[in-house]
Amino acid sequence: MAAKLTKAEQTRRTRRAILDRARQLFAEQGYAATGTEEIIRELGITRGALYHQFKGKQAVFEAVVEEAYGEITTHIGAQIQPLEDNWEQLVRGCQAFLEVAQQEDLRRIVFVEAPAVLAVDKLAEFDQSGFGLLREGIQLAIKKRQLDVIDAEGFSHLLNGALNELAAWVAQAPKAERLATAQALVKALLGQHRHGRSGRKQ
Amino acid sequence: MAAKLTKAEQTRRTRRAILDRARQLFAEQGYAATGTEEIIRELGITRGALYHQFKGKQAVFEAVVEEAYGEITTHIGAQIQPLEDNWEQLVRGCQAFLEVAQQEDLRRIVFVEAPAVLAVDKLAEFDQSGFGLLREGIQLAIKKRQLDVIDAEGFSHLLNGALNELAAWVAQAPKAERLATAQALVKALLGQHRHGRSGRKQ
DNA sequence: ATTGTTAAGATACAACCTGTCTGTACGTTT
DNA sequence: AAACGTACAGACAGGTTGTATCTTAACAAT
Repeated sequence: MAAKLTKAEQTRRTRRAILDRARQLFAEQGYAATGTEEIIRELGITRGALYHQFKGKQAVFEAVVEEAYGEITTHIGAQIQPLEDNWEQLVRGCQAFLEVAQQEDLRRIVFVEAPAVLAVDKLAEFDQSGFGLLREGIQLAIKKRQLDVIDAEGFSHLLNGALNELAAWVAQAPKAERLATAQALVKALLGQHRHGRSGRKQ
Repeated sequence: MAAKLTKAEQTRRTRRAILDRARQLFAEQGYAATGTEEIIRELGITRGALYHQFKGKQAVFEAVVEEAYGEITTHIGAQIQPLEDNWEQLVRGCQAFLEVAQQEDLRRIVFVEAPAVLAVDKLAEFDQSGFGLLREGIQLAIKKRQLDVIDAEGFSHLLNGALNELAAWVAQAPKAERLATAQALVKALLGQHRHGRSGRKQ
């Protein structure tokens, strides 16, 4: 069994197995509490294979983080893609983030572990995909005179931080109730800042 | 030299020296990259002393975090204490947080390292002092019909997250300009949610 | 098919770090 | 002053990361 594997395929399987298991353990126990030995245990390989495929433990983590970021942006992208109105895209994008961030492992790895483990520049590199999307949405809304805020960059960070914290709050007690509340709060936040808004309910 | 020290004084000095140095190193390099050996080096003591005064490396970190939290709440408390109007206290409290969070070491230890190192319940224990203050301010404002939000708890988290992220953003390029912008953004955020508000400038 | 080459992975090892254990000296108590 | 407890030093054990060396199997070229 398992004979006649092409080299490329062999590498693919090994990397996938390591990434899957590492992601699970990093999410459950955190980066520091997870040993490289523990990652490969029950995978039928040794640490030698891990160190052949990755530069080290941190490289494994970086690859996991990259995939996690990818899943987040993919989910959001799929949700806003069918929408035509950019304002709807902004609101829906934020709400979609709150949904996808309900995955415990994603949240822990990306928003708890990654900031502490990765260097700032490495983190910023990944964050371009997620935060960048939000910033562009806001800048466009400002340009189209839909949004009225003092500072585009600052407001992007404000909203980004609010979303992260709300996601963690919702996940604390995973009821559909809280998710709906958080989504409504974000919608209200954006609505309150609409240019010519008059009432609190938009 | 250094003769005739009471035991209590000896303990006090040792703990203080360890906490000061540990705080510096944790802030500069992070928790994981800082060894217990490195902490005591140049303090004139050995790791034995550290392990006598603290249960372990993590206990040192927890003590550092506790002090850091204390400084934050102390600063905020001092800023809002003279104010009489609770709404002013809320706004000023948020702005005061943005000011005190400009201290790089405070921010890194409390908002980057602590969430990854400490267990959730331990972190929540500390956060009661900081986040609790914010929550109470918001609840009071709601009760007094000054604030109009869908959910008190949720809005508290929204604002808390926004503040944390804004603090990090301001610190990225430490100009007084950004600080003022961030403070104005938070003031606007709260203002937009005022009950009977009419315009964007309050 | 054979042979040389390259890459995947195994095994062993060195450096490091945390935490514990035992011993010692000094402050404290009676 | 004697007994006791506390602050600290020094040595040691266990575990973890990363590296270096060796083996095996896939791939390329003839």
